[in-house]
Amino acid sequence: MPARPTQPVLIRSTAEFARYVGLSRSTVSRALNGHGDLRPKSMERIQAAIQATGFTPNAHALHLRGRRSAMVGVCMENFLTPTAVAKVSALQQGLRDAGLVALIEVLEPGASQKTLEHFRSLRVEAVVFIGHFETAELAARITELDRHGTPHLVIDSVGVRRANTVSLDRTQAMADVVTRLHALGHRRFGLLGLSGNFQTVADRLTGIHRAVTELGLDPAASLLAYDHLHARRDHFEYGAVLAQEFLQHAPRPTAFIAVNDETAVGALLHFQAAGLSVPRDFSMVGFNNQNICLMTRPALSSVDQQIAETARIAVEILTRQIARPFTTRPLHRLVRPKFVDRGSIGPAGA
Amino acid sequence: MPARPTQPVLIRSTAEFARYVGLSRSTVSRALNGHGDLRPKSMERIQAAIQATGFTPNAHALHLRGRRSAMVGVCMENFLTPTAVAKVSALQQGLRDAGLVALIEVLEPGASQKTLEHFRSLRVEAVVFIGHFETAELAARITELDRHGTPHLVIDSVGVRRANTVSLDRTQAMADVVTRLHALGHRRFGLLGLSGNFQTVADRLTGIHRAVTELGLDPAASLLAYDHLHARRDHFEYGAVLAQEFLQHAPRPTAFIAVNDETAVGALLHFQAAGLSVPRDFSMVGFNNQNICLMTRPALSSVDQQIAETARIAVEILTRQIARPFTTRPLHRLVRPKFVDRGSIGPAGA
DNA sequence: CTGAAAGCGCTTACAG
DNA sequence: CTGAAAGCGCTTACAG
Repeated sequence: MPARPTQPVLIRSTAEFARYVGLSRSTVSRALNGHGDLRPKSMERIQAAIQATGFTPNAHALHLRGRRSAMVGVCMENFLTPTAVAKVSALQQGLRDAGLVALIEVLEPGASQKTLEHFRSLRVEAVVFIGHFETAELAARITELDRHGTPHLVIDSVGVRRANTVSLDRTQAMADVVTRLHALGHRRFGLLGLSGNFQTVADRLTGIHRAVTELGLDPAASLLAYDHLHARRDHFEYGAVLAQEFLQHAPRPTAFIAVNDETAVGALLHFQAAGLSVPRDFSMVGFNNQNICLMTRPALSSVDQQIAETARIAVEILTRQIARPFTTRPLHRLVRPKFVDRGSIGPAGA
Repeated sequence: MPARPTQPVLIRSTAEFARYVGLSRSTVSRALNGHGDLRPKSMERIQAAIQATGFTPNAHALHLRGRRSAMVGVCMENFLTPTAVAKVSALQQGLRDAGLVALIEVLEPGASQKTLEHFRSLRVEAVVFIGHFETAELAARITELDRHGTPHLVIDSVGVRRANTVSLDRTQAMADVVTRLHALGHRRFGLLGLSGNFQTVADRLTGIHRAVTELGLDPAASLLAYDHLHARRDHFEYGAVLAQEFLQHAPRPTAFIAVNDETAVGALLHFQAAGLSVPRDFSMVGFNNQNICLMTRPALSSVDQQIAETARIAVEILTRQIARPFTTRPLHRLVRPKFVDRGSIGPAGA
């Protein structure tokens, strides 16, 4: 009998549901899972009842009974940078396509153990880390995961050697940029905000030094770096402040490489406000290839992190590890970045 | 006995754990939950074993046994706008502080039912919607939630009248802006991209018209709106294209109100490139008060959505509803926006 | 102070 | 074709 539409029946369990359709729980369960042959009439009744009640079996009970949790814990440093958000978004999409649910949590420094315990209590099938984390803390979490046989993957942070990692090849990215600028005649490079303790920045500096050296230049003479205490590195002001320092330095570098797009845009605008012209008087390269690159004239050339590709690889690794945890560890995969030229670089001037 | 550190014991259930410490499951369970008095020595053994094994009770089993799921489903339109990301981030933080876990999912248009079913199968205690959704689809999902007695809350989308809502008072926001500009002597207002079918935009237009009328102006004469087909409204180009249209129109408005910060920045830069000066020749107001407001000179004045306040109210409503679902429906709460002046508005020129 | 038993919502052999 | 029984990992009366 169909439920009276005016007062819908609320069904909370297969037991209630079975009573509602007048069959046993076993039969209902088989119907729900497509096992065994039901009498067509029973099948119809069950279908109609699902429509009428909107009953959904309790996922927790299913999991207890042996169904995989189909959950992956995702630990984020924060939601503050567009790049981090793009990564988690692409990852969640990819996991969903693979039938996995991403549980996204921000990891509070010092409280990561609690979050990981929560993930473990939910019996997640793997854990992903996105962003910068304190190395010792991250290492401790990975040790715990290992002990419980839970696979992990670190995206774009390379501080922990034992960790399975997929990350942008930042060394290569910077070497590519330097080589390209060198081909345009640039010999003096200004580095904007490329310092600090992050492994990601260290990798980029390695790439720059290596390329400069291989091109036959003296790093000490050809590289000039300014940094500055600033609350946030992704503010335009930061770039402006650094640009001001370079304005006072002679001989000024002809090409600038910034820690990120915000800094590059801030510096570019500051240079323009000081009367310099891009790319006639200087070249500028950002990092991350964000929306704001389109904001300057000319638009900002930048390094794209290839986030879609990174997410694709991450999902592939995770699904493989869930099926059968890697025996050879750690796994390190590098993603080749892509330089996007929009006109803010050009031949070195006089 | 402590586990040998070289080969840690992997414990997956209270049964295994009880065997490991040599007590019954009941006793272990009581210890874990702080019920009943254990013999100090038993307690010690259990504590040590937890340290040694890192055992965490299965959350699914706990929930089956009656524990609340402590989960709230959060449906997002996407992760593409900084504002939406800021909202979900603040909400997740607030929910966490309230002991609730936010399950964040992007709702694919047309596939929202599947996601909601998933949330229901996990027995979430409430569902939140953040962003723009197709009205009929959202209404259908809310009907289903109602039927199952699951509370919901819609943040910042006001298309569905029956929905519980907390949203920015956009009407008031725009009335405030117009009034402020009017006080600076402006009588002709240019609207950049304020059109389309979104209820949020409609509310903003209502506020603008109401204020203009109350100030004794003729809306038809004082308001000039341009819009343009553009792939994405949060690109700077969009603002530049609109600004170009206004440049060709005489008499030109003296104050501009943009649909968002990106459009405002794009327009402001375009005007500046055309030789106009801010705020001498025109005033410009953005919306959302994002980071990019700091990118122009002068920096962009904008309307702040007061996201922290919105999240605070949302968490309060949700926790109250979870404790006891509202009997009076729908609930509508408005958040008062805040105008942030950074210098891109000034007295109307000649 | 501690353990055996029942039951939460499911599914899967196992009988009919 | 369908149902009764056992068991997944827990906790909570209920006995001792």
